Amino acid sequence: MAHTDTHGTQNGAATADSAVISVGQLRSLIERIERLEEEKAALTEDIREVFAEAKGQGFDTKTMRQVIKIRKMETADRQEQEALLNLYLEALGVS
Amino acid sequence: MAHTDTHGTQNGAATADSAVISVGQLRSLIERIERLEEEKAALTEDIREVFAEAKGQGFDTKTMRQVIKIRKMETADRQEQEALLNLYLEALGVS
Amino acid sequence: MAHTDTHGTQNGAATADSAVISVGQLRSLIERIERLEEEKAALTEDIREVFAEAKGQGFDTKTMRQVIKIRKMETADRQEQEALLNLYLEALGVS
Amino acid sequence: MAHTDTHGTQNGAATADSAVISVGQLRSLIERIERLEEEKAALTEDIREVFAEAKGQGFDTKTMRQVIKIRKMETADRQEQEALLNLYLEALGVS
DNA sequence: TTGGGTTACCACGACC
DNA sequence: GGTCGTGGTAACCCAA
Repeated sequence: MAHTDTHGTQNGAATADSAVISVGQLRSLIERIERLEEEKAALTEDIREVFAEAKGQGFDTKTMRQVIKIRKMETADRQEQEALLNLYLEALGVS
Repeated sequence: MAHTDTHGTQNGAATADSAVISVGQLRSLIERIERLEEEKAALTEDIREVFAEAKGQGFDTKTMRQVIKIRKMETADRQEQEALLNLYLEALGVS
Repeated sequence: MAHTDTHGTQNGAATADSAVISVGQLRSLIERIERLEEEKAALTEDIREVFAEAKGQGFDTKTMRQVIKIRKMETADRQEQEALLNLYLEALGVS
Repeated sequence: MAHTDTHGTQNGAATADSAVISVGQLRSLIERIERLEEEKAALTEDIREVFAEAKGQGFDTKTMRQVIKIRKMETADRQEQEALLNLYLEALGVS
C-alpha cells in the first residue's frame, strides 16, 4: 500500500524486505477492519429486526427512536455531570 | 409510548391492563436496542483504534479506506452476479 | 424566501432594495431547477418507454434491470480503482 | 439474455438465429437505457449545482425545496382541474 | 471548528 | 397492495 511516510515510520523504508513486511501488516490491518465492519453490519441488521418486531407489536418506531435518542442524551448529560463533579473534587483536593 | 395502532394490534388498547403489558414490552424492546447500539458503538471504537494503529505504523488511512471500499464494492458486485445467475436459472426452469 | 444568513451573504440584508434583488435571484434559481427537473422527468418517461418496448419484444425487464445494475456497479468500481491509483501516484510524489 | 417467454413473443424462440438477433436487440435496448440514465444523472448533478449556487448566495436550500414542492403540487392541481373541466365539456357535448 | 465523506433512515414513486 | 429502488436528511467521523 502507498503511504507518504512523512513521519519517519517504518513503512516508508525503501528496501524490499520492509516492503514485504509492510504488505503483510497492511493485509492484517485491513482484514481486521473488514471483520469488525462485518460484525457492525450484523448488529445494524439485529437492530433493524428488533424495530420490525416492535412494529409488528403495534409500536410506533419513529417515537421509539425519539425515546432512545432522549435516553442517550440523558446518559451523556449524566456522565458529563459526573465528570464535572470529579473535576471539582480533584480541584478541592478531595481526590 | 405513542403509537398509532392503525393495524388493530394489541398495543392500541385503552385499558390500564394492556397499557401495563405494553410498557413492559416497550421497555424490553428499547433496552434490547440500546444494548445492541452499545455493542455497535464499541465496534466503531475498535475500528477507529485499528486505523489509529495503522497510522502509527506509517500507513495512509485515506488509501486504506479506499482499498476497503473497493473490496466491499467487489464483494457486492459478486453477490449481484450470483443474483443474476439465479434469475437466469429461474428463467430456464432450473429453479 | 426564508434564509438564515449565518454567513454574512447578501441575501440576509434587511433593506427593501436587496430584498427586491433577492426575489429576482430566487425566482431565477427556482425556475432553473424546475426546468431541469422537467427534463429529468422526461428522461424517466423515456426510460420507462424503452423498458415497455423491451417487454413488448419478450424480454424480461427484471433481468434487464439486474444486468444494468451490475454494469453500473462495475463502472463505479473501475472509477474507484482509478481514484485509488491517483492516491498511489500522489503518495509517490507523481502528482 | 434470459427471459421467461410466457407471452409467446419472438424472443423465446429456440433457434440460434433468433437468439443472435435477440442479443443484438437486447444490447441496443440496454445501451439506450444506460445512455438515458447517464443524461438523467447529469441533470441530477446540474440541479445539485444550482442548489449549491443558491446556497452560496445565502439562500436556504431546504426552504427552496419546499417552495418547489408546493409549486409542483399547484401545477398538478391545476392540470387536474383542467382535465376535470374537459371531462365536463365533453360530457356536455361541448368538445 | 468546519467541511467532506460515509452511513442509515425515511419518504416517495415506480413497478408488478 | 407489496416490493423495490431512488433522493433527501440527519448524524457521525475524520481531516485540515
